[in-house]
Amino acid sequence: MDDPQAPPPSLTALTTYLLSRTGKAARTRLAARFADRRLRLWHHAVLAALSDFGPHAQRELAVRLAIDPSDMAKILDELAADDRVDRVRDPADRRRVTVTLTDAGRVLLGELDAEAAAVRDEILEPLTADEREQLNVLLSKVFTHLTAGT
Amino acid sequence: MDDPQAPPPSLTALTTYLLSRTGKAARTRLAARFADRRLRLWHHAVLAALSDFGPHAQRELAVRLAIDPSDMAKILDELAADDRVDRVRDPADRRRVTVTLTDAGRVLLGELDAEAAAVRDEILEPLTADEREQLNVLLSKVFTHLTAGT
DNA sequence: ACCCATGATGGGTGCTCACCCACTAATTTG
DNA sequence: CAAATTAGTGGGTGAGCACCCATCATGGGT
Repeated sequence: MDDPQAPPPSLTALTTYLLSRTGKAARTRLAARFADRRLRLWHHAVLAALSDFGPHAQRELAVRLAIDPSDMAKILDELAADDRVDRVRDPADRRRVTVTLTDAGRVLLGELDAEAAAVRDEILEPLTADEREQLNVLLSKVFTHLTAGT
Repeated sequence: MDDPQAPPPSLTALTTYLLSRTGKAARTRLAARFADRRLRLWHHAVLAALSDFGPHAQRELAVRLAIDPSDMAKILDELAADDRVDRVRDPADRRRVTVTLTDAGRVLLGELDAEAAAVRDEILEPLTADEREQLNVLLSKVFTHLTAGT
């Protein structure tokens, strides 16, 4: 039982570490799947935001997702290159660009959601359905508290 | 109620995303605190491993923490520079280096543990004591399943 | 003694990520 | 109408991370 691979128990006792490590595993696995499609996690987030909230001014998308406006521009470049989103100048304020989800974007979003669900099933495999639900509830509380800010 | 900062609900419904985001928050906050001491997360992990398992051959430390041996050498350089660890050649096998935690190292470990606990309290603030315990149990299951490998 | 394997180390690479600044075009303010 | 502000864009930077290889000293096997 002298497992040379065992992590230090004093670390795994810290929820901070468990969160960090399991979160990283989730992130890494999902990112790997997305990378097969030459996409990153932000692409998914952007598509999801457009689907949930409808067309957005580009700037507001960046604010909502807490991402740098210049990075947002790059992500939209990539999505637009595959016709996943439309970018049109707002005629009322020609500085602004309104971003809209295309049908192809909706299809892609569905596929990415499925990937995320698959990763969830991988990672949460040792948990029962009840436990998965518990975990989701607990993490939701934590997450909304985080985004609400201190 | 039109919170322009609200994240897409279709994402927060995915446990994968909650894990990833909360884990990242935990990691980032802890890393920021460590950075104030010019340390990174690995330094904590190394100190914890030495405390939990006692003196280690350097190579075995690397295996245990699943880190590249050459990176381990650099981390130990930094810890040794502040006398947090002792590195002595094993007289029986003079290729090996035995790494030992010093008293100063133990002190530092205590401080880093306290930082981790503080971050935990920040992040888990919205949860009751019972819920925190639940979360820890659930994450432990997930984590051991992850490290055990499929 | 010789050859090969092993432990430690230094150096370097490629990637992601989160920033930050400069610039242009368009709009609002005074 | 001039000046300040805002939206989007392109470019670059620095940190962290996970690698990988070459080298050197040592030890073990035959």
